[in-house]
Amino acid sequence: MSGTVRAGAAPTLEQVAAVAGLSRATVSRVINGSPKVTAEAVTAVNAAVEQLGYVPNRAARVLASRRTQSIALVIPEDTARFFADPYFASAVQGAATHLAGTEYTLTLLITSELDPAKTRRYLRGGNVDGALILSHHSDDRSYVQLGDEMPVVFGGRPVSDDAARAHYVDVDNEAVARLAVEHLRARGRRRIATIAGPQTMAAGVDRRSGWERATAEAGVEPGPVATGDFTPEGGAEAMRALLDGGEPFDGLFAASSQMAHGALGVLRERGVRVPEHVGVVGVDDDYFARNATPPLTTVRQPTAELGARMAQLLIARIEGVEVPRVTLMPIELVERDSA
Amino acid sequence: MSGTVRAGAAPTLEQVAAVAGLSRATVSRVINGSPKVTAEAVTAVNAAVEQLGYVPNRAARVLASRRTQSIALVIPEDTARFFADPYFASAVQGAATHLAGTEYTLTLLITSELDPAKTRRYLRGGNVDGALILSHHSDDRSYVQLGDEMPVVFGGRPVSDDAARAHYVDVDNEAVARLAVEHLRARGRRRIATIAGPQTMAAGVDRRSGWERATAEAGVEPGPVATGDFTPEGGAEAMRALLDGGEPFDGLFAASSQMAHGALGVLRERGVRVPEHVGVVGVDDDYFARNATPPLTTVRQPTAELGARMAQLLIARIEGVEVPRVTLMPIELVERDSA
DNA sequence: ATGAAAGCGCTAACAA
DNA sequence: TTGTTAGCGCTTTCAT
Repeated sequence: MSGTVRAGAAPTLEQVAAVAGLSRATVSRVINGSPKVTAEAVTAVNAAVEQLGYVPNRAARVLASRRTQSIALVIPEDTARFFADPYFASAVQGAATHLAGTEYTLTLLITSELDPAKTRRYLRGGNVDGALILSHHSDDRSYVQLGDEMPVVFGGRPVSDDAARAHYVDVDNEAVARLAVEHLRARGRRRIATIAGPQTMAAGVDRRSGWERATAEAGVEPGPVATGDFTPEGGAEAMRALLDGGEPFDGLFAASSQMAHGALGVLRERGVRVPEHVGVVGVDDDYFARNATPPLTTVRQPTAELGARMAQLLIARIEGVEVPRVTLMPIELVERDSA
Repeated sequence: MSGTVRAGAAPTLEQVAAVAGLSRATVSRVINGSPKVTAEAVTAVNAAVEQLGYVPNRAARVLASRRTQSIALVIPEDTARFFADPYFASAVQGAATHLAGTEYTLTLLITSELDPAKTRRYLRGGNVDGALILSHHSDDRSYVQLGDEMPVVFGGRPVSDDAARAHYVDVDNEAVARLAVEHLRARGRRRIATIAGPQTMAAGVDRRSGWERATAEAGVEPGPVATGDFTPEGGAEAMRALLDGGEPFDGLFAASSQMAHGALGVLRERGVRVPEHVGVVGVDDDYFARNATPPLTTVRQPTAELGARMAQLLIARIEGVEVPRVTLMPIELVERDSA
């Protein structure tokens, strides 16, 4: 069956039309699954396509139809940390996998701090039908605004003050904290400290306020607070600050399992036993949670599903379907040995 | 300065030309940085571009120039494992970061096992100028062949038998094993076992053969062999097999730090002390190595740089520059406490 | 249901 | 150096 395809010369619609004995218009209709074609036409076109090894030229299609069939995944500059974080890796994975089952293509866009306009220029240049934004930072304002020009879906609630009109997928981060605090409370902890996440991110802010509210409601004392950056190292440092601060506590809510992991290391060094002396609950059921010593009791959020849902919602919006502005994914407590 | 830009109507080259008082051709030249334009023309065009907020339409450009300015990053189906592996995450990061500094765009392509032809169709459909292949599996033959049609650069030596013509970036994996074995030898180990990687991947095969050769050359006895799949769980299982096999050994070369991490857990459970009873050396200086107990002595390979180099070489090839078919990155031993 | 024809926005000869 | 003129390969009215 080779020899019919001339190497180097991609067959065009026109050639398919010639072989099928039809016009380009009809061939185009068949290829795009239009209902207004006869069965014979479909058969003839498919045969010709097969014979020639025809593949539509995407650029031509985009140019003519004004739809790009591709969506951007915008990720923060600090890619090293980004990919090291199982939350993001998993969300990307979910989105990519979902998209693999569609006609859409994923373009990875790293926001460049050297040329911050570059990303927006690309986005606004009609290169993509929509964008998925996975945000680390608090400077998501320009992306929220981007949402006025094209469909955009955020992973994690954006924090800029005009975020009230943004579409996003997230979990209820206050509920996450509450689940953790209630578990510690049920285990008899009376004074619950927290290692909070960056207060420039919704997850950081909401988990902290959730902890505050939940301790108040449960009638337990809020213990000391330290803030980390969601990394193991940041968690370790925060743990030292907590210990050195001298305020007592018998429970700890760490806003990420990475931070919990780092914190557990410090606790071990200092001879504080977990869960005997301090009960620890983290967030995210990832590698860090499973392989902590002791294995971490944690609040699980479905990160891959969250990524997939982002993609699904974005496509719906691109195709003109109305979707809820806010989508919250379910959470659950995974009990292990740390609390 | 707003009001000059009509929302929804992307300005075209033609409009820029009108405002600048020049032809489309000249405007095109200015925009593409042609040297054959007067300074006045450049000034006029830039002003018009600024005023209109003009952004070139990529599809039109691709269609007319037959260059897509985008490259594909092909990653294996099993994205969950892929992104969980710091090696891949880091290589992707390196490539993406390098590309962010160029005019090229990265399109993420998940190979679908439901429709394996889909990926090739996309690749061959003139959608990208070249491809970066990060391979898990041994079935890289079709991608090696793809290299006959467009520039392709592999991350990690491909293993299919026609791989001899493929361009790739890797480390010398035999040397990796040798470095590990020599270190163990220098530390007085006399019988060195190995947890090998999958024998369907070059890294698995070469690190195993390197271990064989190095033990022979060093005059130490090769200890027992077990094979894992590069994951912590696989490493743990292999470790059990090694221990249960009953053959003695006082040194262990694990072909990845993930496997070493899992193995160390089993050793601890079984009361085998590291490094007192067994010295352990792994590969990859990642989170798993740094946070193992005890911290892992390991052979470092520069994964992010490897990814960046892949991108750099691919672009060179796309632009017609000859580059070496094989690029080997440097390795080094990072000494910690496990050996 | 099908075809003819007119672009989509840009680049690239070729002339001037 | 600049402009003119053809397309790039496809979709999409509008007729038929």
